[in-house]
Amino acid sequence: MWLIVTEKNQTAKRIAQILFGSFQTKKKYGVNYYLNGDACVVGLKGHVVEYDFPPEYNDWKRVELKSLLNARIVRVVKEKSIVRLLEELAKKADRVTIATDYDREGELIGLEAVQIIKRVNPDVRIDRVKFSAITPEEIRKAFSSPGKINVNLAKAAETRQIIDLLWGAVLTRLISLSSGRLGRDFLSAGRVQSPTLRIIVDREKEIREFKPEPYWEITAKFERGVEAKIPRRFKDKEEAKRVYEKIGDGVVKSFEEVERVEKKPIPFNTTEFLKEASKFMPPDKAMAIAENLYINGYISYPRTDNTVYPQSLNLKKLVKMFLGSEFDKEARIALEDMKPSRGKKETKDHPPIHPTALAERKELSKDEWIIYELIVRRFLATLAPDAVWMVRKAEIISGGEKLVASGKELIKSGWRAIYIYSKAEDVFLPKLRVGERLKLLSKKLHEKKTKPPSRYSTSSLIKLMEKLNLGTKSTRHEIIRKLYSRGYVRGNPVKPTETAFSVVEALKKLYEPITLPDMTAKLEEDMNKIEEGKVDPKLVVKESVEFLRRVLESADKEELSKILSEGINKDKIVGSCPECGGNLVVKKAKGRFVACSNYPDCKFSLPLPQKGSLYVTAKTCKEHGMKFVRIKPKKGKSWEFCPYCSYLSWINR
DNA sequence: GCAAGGTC
Repeated sequence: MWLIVTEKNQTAKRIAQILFGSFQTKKKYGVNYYLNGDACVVGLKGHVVEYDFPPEYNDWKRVELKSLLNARIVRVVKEKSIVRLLEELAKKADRVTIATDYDREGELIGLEAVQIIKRVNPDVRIDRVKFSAITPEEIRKAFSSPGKINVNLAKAAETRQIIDLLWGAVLTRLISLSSGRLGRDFLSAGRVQSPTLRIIVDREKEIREFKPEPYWEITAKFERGVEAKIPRRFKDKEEAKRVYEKIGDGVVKSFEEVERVEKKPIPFNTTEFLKEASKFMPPDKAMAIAENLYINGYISYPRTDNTVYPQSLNLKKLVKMFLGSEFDKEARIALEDMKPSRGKKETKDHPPIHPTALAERKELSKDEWIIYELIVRRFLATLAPDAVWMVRKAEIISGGEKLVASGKELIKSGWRAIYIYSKAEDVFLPKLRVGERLKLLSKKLHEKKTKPPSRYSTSSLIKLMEKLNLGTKSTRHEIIRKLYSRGYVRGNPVKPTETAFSVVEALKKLYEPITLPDMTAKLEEDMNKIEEGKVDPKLVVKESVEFLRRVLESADKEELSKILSEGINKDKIVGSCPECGGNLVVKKAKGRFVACSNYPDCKFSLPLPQKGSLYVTAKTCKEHGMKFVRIKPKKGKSWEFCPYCSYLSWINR
């Protein structure tokens, strides 16, 4: 039998379609595979095995950290049913073709499959095909000239796994142990999450250190609805006042009217998609929904870096699919032009995210429809005519000062009639004649303050991570979710907790590069060298181990625990004690409760629920100035309350 | 209970 192994089920099915035409769908252990006579295609689920330390290293408290550096690293099967099926099929095979994705991780996923197969069928003939799009031409071409697994490439990916595990596990355990944050509340560190966290913390520091400076602006309203302003900021109030006093009737010095083209948006890659979806929901939720739409055949593969439609994609056919549907009008606008926009990034593995089937509102849930509609509208917009604005600009002289007025009017909506997610508001400015006199109706002196830089949103973070080469299209949203679930950040825009400040500071003390994108850059270099066969993977791992050994040797445990507990304790402060003014903090003794930091001198305390994970929010109760406490039960929705209010209502029952 | 990377 000829066994073909792909990275995922969808690709397995597509390849069966292309190669076999007709085939039987079989299912065993809950895993699909596709059969045609003597040939069979089966899809994996990405990595079906992963690296870990042997079980005797599982006890964080007992295992000496240094011993992790010498530990054997073992492969653990993560997808038991797939591995079982793969073994069964492999036993019957006389030829195996690895058809995983054509990239570094894909090569390793392929090698993992080979190793599983060889255990049960050591002598089977194995080859590897490489394709960068799942189109009939590409697939047939790839299968007509199979090659071999690129072991160096796979080893590079494997080395990344080991290094990430070593650094991650050692630093995670080190900071968790020195802070006493163990079990469910452990603190974590890693090559990608820690630099991301540092970016958030650094921004918060900038905000805290920011000193607002006052400045003044002058605006004026003239007759005929002309609104103008002096195009500069006054730092000196007296000067601003002097200029303000002078402003009177104006004379039009210049007027221009030009058409300006506003280009249609570029096709969706994962990052662009998540940015736009963030108008409705957090990125991890948007990804989960996109994944689901993909599996059900409504949209193309949602994990892609590509922003250029490939030649092979029949765009017209896709647009015509929407004629007569809810998007009929939009499809017709797209058909007027049909010149696809293109972004800067062009890759060959997957096309940009686009709809693949027509869905009706009622077949999808509310959130699914939001995402589907977004993808449809974006797709149609990338093919529609550009929008055109009429832009007007005038300069007006008044009291010897130059004021400017501007207006804009959408004269051809083009893609804007389809992609309705950003506002296109007209700003009124009439046609003016040079030399025309305008009577002043009112004027205003505005006092303003310079603003600190703004916090990152989840989507701007994902964009920045992409720019810094931190994480991948498939993991960035997961990394951000991790920062939330560790209690490092809250809300959107993203605000770090005090614990996050401490963790970053502790990691900087231990080994600053782990808090910078440099670690990833260095790892990339090493992986390239491994791929080229220029360096032994073992040597690269050894280098990390030696580094970690030095980090552990020079780590000052006491200092570390001091730094960490500072932030952790600040996050526990609920408010000030109504009896003595001390800090009220969340404490754990027998159960948990709120108590005064001046205990035993002050015995004020408040009860807390005992179950579910707890944290102190940034929200303050208006009545008592105490912070709300949030409880997240294992099952069900989380809830928030002021501990003082809830106590009072309880005793007054 | 650790990481980050695949995929559902």
